[in-house]
Amino acid sequence: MASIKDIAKALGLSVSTVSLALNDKPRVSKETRDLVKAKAKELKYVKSGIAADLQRKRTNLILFIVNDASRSFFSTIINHLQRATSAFGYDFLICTTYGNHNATAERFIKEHRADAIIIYTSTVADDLIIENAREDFPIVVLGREVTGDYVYCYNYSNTQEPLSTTEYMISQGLRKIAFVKGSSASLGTSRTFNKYKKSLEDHQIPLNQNWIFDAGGSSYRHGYEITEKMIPIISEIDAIQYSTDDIAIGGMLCLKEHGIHIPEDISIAGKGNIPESNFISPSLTTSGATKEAYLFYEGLVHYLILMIEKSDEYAAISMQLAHFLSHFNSEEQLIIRESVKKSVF
Amino acid sequence: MASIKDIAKALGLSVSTVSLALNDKPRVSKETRDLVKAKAKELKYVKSGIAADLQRKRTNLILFIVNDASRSFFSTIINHLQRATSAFGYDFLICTTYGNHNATAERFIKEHRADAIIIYTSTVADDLIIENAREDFPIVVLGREVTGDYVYCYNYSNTQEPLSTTEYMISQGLRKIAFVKGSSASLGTSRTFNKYKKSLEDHQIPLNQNWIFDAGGSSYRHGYEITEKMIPIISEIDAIQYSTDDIAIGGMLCLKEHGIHIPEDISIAGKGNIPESNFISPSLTTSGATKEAYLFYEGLVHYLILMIEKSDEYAAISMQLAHFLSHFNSEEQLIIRESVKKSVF
DNA sequence: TTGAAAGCGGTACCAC
DNA sequence: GTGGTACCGCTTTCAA
Repeated sequence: MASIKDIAKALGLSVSTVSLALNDKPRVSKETRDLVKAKAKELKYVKSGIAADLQRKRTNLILFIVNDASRSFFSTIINHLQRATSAFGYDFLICTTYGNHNATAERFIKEHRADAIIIYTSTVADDLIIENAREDFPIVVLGREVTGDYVYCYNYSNTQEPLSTTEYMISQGLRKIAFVKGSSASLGTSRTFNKYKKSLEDHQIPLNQNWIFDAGGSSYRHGYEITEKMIPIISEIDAIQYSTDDIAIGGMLCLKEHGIHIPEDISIAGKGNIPESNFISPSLTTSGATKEAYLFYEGLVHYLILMIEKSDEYAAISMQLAHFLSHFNSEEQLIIRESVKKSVF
Repeated sequence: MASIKDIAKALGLSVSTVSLALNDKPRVSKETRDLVKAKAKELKYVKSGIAADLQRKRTNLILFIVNDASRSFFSTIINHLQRATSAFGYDFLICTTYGNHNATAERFIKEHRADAIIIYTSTVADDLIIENAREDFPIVVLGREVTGDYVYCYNYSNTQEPLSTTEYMISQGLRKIAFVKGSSASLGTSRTFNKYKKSLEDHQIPLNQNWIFDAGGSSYRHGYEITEKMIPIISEIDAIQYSTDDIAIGGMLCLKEHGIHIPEDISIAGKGNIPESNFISPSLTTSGATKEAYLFYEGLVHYLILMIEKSDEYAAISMQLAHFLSHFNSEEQLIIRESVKKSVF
């Protein structure tokens, strides 16, 4: 493999000149620059990004770790993050831990193979995060609570939701409402669960522990499987509040396969308003963000990059950014569709 | 940041000993190893993966470049690739080019920031691929045709499909069948299109150019948007053959929103058998692979790694592997569901 | 405008 | 079993 040394040697130049020329630094004359580039092409030179990284002590990379990149929920976030990182000239890569494959995630965290890491999965252990976060290696954790130096944890709350899906179901005369938790470690699940409990409480409906289920995960499959287990008690209940749309959709498929009609036999509500919730039939009553969440992700990436680069701007606006991020609120909206039986009154 | 030099100095050892100890090489005594590790922890030492990469001239990384990781089609492939790379002790990362963000993909290709690259998108230019593939930097291209040294291009053909979805629709008495192309650069689209044309031909049905549409992409949205444009001519036709399930599902939503009933008013067929095709209502008639495609992806990763490592095994079995890969055939099966109107005869 | 040289933080060879 | 040291390929300061 040809290196800048080879180019330098072939041209009787020094490596520094070659380096400067290749990087279009103004200090080399146009002639030598052209000469160098021609030789580089001739020798099939390829730059070693790694060597450059080592010297510059910067990878230019922000890594996003997630369990399953195919979930619509994450694909939106990925788009936002990518747009933002790319706007700042940084690289953006995704690391998936689906199926317990966390070796890569671990190695990238342990060996500082990125400038910053954003984690949105519970599959990466708290310890690993806390022990590896540094001033020059900030780790952002979303969707769960992790406390440590240089770990930045944001879980913007959805306090502005006017009416929860559970409340809506109650308003439609449904009272025996089961709850299905997704990944139990996730904050999203516990939030929806809290709202569920609060809605019951507000309407003096006692909580029935036998109607609380745990899907153990957030994919269609998890929803399908837990719902299968619920079949024996389906006739006892009026409705199911799933903690996310994904598991709700899996659950609906299961119910359909068992000849149970939605919403005639049972009402279903989800949470998140993922695109699929509108595609399926019956379409899913759910709730979701209205305010553009991209503002949050843009701010987050901006904050990280200012931090990494220790820029002057950082000192100036980091406080505001930090405040913006921790107080970010996504207004949520109830989205009434077909999966909840409408009251006849 | 503490480095091995700092540990060596603090302990009065040499860097080589420290390095060996940290990597659990047998040549250091257990005592010094423990000593070194304790000191490492004390100094909050973190290994620089990049420095190690530079010296070892290997990144241990296989990068998968795709436009949109959220498409079910790719998520299956991603799972297969990840399982395989992880089994070989390699890291696996995903680079997304969605929304024309190909800076990262370019940099990783140009600067050899991985040991091998697998590309399944048309958003990366042929030239870039051809110019950068090397013996020690193989590039695999899927889903399209690129020829060059050290670029390995596989597009396993689905020759064994017994009956195309288009043919099935014809068999149900439908004759006025429109076709919607997805990403027009993709081989998948052109294959489905060829089958569509052949099926019409076989049944002496003339091809109507006004019924051929191009969605310009492969997402739900693309399917939705092109179908919206087709609304004025919907009454002229019996059926729509979409080139992929994704756009078919987007199209179905659009039709539903316009009060057009499936399959009463129009029949729909897709291609690919993605999980969602079974969830939606009416469920989508499509065709998909039956033979386990993971065999292909496992073989592919194995091949790449043998190549990268220039192992002896490589010489021995590379021919067979290459043959296996280029002759891999995924048997396809017609999956009849609800979206095509059944013949009353 | 160009060159010399000092590293970045490891690995691995060779000597002891 | 441990130490000395030459790199890996690039960036960057300093000197010419």
